[in-house]
Amino acid sequence: MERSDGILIKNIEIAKVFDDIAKILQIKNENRFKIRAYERVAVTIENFPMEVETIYRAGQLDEIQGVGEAIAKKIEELIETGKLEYYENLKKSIPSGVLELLKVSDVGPRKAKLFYEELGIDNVDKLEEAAREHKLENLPGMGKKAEENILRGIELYKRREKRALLGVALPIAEEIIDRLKSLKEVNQIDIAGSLRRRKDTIGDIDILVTSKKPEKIMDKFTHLPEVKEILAEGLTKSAILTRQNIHVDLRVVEPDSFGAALQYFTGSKAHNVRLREMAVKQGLKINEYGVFQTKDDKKVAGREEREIYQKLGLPFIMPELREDRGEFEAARKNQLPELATMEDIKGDLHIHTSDSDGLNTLEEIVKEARKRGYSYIAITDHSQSLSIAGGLNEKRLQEQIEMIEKINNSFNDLIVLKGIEVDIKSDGTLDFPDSILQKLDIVIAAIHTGFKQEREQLMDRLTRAMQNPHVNIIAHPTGRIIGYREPYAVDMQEIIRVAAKTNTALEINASPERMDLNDIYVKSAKEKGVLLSIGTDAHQLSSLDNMAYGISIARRGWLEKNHLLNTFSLAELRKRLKN
DNA sequence: GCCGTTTTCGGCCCGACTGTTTTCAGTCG
Repeated sequence: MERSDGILIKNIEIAKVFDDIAKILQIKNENRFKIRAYERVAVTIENFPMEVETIYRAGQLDEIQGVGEAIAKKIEELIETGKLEYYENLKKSIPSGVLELLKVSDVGPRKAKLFYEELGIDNVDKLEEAAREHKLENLPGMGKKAEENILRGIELYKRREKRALLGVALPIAEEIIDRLKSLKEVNQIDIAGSLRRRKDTIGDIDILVTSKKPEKIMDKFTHLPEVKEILAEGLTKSAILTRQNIHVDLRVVEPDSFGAALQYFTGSKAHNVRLREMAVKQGLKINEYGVFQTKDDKKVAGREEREIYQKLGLPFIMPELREDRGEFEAARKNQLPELATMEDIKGDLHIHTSDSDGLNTLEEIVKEARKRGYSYIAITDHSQSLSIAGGLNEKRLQEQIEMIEKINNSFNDLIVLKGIEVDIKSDGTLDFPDSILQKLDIVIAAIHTGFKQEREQLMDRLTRAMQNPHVNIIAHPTGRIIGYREPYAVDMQEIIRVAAKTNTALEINASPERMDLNDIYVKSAKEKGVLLSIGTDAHQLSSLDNMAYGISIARRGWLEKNHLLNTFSLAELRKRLKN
């Protein structure tokens, strides 16, 4: 049966099948390289910018990295029948609850197998019961300590919070770093991990320090006001849980290895594996202490992160690019992008005022924008049909336009652009006629209702909006709210094609819970020649700060300055906007 | 199971820590 979005099977579902296969094969103690092949292809497919099903229909499965003959056949079977016999058979031998056991820290494939085969444990609850009744400690390879650790692992598993938003984790990390920096014993300090790569969600915060007096650092760290619980305290590594239930690791490393450690702990895992494979081919070995010559184990780099790449003949690769999404190929050809920065941003193109559902007045926003040194901002309140958000009707919009013109006459360091976030209504029409839209400098169109519609209908609404000669930008194009709402069932590659054809920009909505478009689609859009526009969608002054998160997505999507609408001068911006 | 500036066959990233072991397996990042 065809699904509402027209795609029979989504990438994430295919990825899950291969990931499960890898886990089951692990438990069955299969060849570890075979397991890695499945793991790798699962990650690739989960991050793939196009629907794998579309690739399959085009007969180009073999162009996906890590898909060979066997996996291609399995993808075909999944798409054509909705099932995979190989997978179904594997699942019969290992119940899915046993896979769940792997999520408990200190339980890996060998122990999961042991518990299942010896005690029939096939879910986490049974594991907890068995541990409490001390049934685990007498199993081969187990003991009292191991049993205690598993109980602790179950406890952590049960209250594990979802991944934290970048917008939540980054301020906490910066606060902690500021506090630690106040210690004179701290020499170098930096964020590592997915937070340094600026992923839109973060599993835990990793911080690296060099110091001659680690005990001082660790003492301060474990007694920070943010700490709810100390999870581990040692001289090289400590871990805490913050009051927001975010796990923070702090590591102290030698100055001579700081660069190597930073590289290593920044990841991503896929990036590091590729890097190390390349090193081996060049007679080098990379670990978290440095780069070593294989022949005599002589250390040739480690202090500076830049050296690690240098020794492999590569230019420095920015943390945001380290996802094994083509950065090595680009680096070899010296074609890495010169990533956009906050300094390139000339203005914010998506802001709400108290005329609709914002908290601050137009005047307050203008004052704040001037303080930030912006050259322009766009005021884009909601339109009339979004009455719950105080959407503007024609009369109130006209009043706002007049107000903006008055403000623009009162100073000359900032221009306020007259705009609207016009609703794309359920039937696909816009909430204002062209006669009104044409009075505005900038028109953002967005879907706020009917986002559970069928794919075809949603595509029609967005396509028609982009075809309107006055619509400049599509706001939050997929509509996702991280952790709460799935993206609309749209074909983003098709949206990108239409955007290119109609010269419509796509928004990078910088609100931390949206982060929409995401990095993968941003990269696709760039490759198709579509301009992106970072908008904070601010409903209050403090949210103007979210621009930095928008820049994070832009950088993760390989954008340079000239791929972003709001890096242009006002004159250039006006030229780029269709109308 | 995949893949090719060593290879169409023989490789496939690296090290720390822990606990259970008398030399190492399992787990993790």
